[in-house]
Amino acid sequence: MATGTRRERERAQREELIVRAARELAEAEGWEAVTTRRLAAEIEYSQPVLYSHFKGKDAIMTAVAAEGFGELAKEVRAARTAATGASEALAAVAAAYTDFARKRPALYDAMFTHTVEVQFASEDGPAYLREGFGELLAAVEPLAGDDDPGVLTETFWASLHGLAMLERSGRLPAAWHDERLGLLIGRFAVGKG
Amino acid sequence: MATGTRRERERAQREELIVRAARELAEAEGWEAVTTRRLAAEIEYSQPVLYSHFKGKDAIMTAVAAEGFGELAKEVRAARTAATGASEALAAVAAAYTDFARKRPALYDAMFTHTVEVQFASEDGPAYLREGFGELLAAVEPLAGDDDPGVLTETFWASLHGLAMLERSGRLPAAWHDERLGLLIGRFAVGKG
DNA sequence: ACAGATTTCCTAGCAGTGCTAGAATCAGCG
DNA sequence: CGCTGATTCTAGCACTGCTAGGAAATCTGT
Repeated sequence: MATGTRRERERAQREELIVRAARELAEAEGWEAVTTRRLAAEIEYSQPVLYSHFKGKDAIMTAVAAEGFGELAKEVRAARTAATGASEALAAVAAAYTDFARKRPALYDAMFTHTVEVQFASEDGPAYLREGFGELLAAVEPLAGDDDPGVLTETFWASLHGLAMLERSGRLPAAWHDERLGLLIGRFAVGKG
Repeated sequence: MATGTRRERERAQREELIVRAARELAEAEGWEAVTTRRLAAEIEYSQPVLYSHFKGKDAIMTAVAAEGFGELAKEVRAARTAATGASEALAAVAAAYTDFARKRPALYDAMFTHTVEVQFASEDGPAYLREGFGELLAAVEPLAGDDDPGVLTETFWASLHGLAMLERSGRLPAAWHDERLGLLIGRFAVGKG
């Protein structure tokens, strides 16, 4: 790293500072506290500086979301590789995923609730998105049997996402989280493998 | 109906007008178009009139969400009672649920994405929420086997919700919707019943 | 080291938001 | 009709994301 002129390096450094400040502010006080004025004050620059790096506030949130996807993929991967059997790996992955959503609500919000512009799914999504999906796929595939592993992974992912969202909003009491996860794993790890 | 004085009846009528206007505007142009000024212009009153009926914009969205929960429950019920077997009922319910979310995105947003204040889950939620959950429960229970029907229903609901959200945001291509639903039903309707 | 060109940065402001105080208007009643 | 009280509107506040234009700092060539 450290390519380009000194100014270019300083710019890149400040861009990271913006993303880090936005993330920390969101995690500390929620995204509603992340205003451009507040964020500018936090990095000790004026508002227009933000716009010299990002097209708008959404772009900053997207950058935070990208960080989040990378970390989520890493945690899911760690959980998967640490587990032994196929079912155990699926359970570990599911627990890691929902834990991530629960412990980093602001980050998860940036990834799924707020930023809509990120298009991925099929083949042409950003790398960090394919990475996360690939981790889930690696855990689901051994248990897919005759079913399409990709579509099954999408379905499993949707279940995890739904659980995370409903529990986070308080619509499902968090107390029964483990039971729900257990039932879900039971349904997705039946028979095969 | 038609209780109280004439003025009270007119007030109630105007309150319904507000909710209807907010909903129609949201469904036509999205919730970002529903501003208090725009909504006031739509009902041909000034902004403070809105606040004489509702505590704030969130309260109006909550009222719209309440309507949505009622209609969702009705559609799920219709799908469930029209189906014959237990697995078929579950599939019909799942299709009805995701269809609702797809065809009424603004309404579904009001119900789940925006309004956070609605607490329900366990026992003390509003009636219209328990109604919808009850419909899902009625479809899931026959297939629960030894598992807790309530918790299993919550899990199934979360899966449907996750599918609806990810497909709506374009993160999962809508083209494979039916396949995902099929896989989900297959996992939740195994063996038992 | 200094003048000029260039890039970087900030001040000030715009149009819009949700929401509200106080003035104006309207309804009901003696 | 005139008064009282409820109802409604005008005007404004504090805030948002975002941006034009001038000020300030930096780099360049002599």
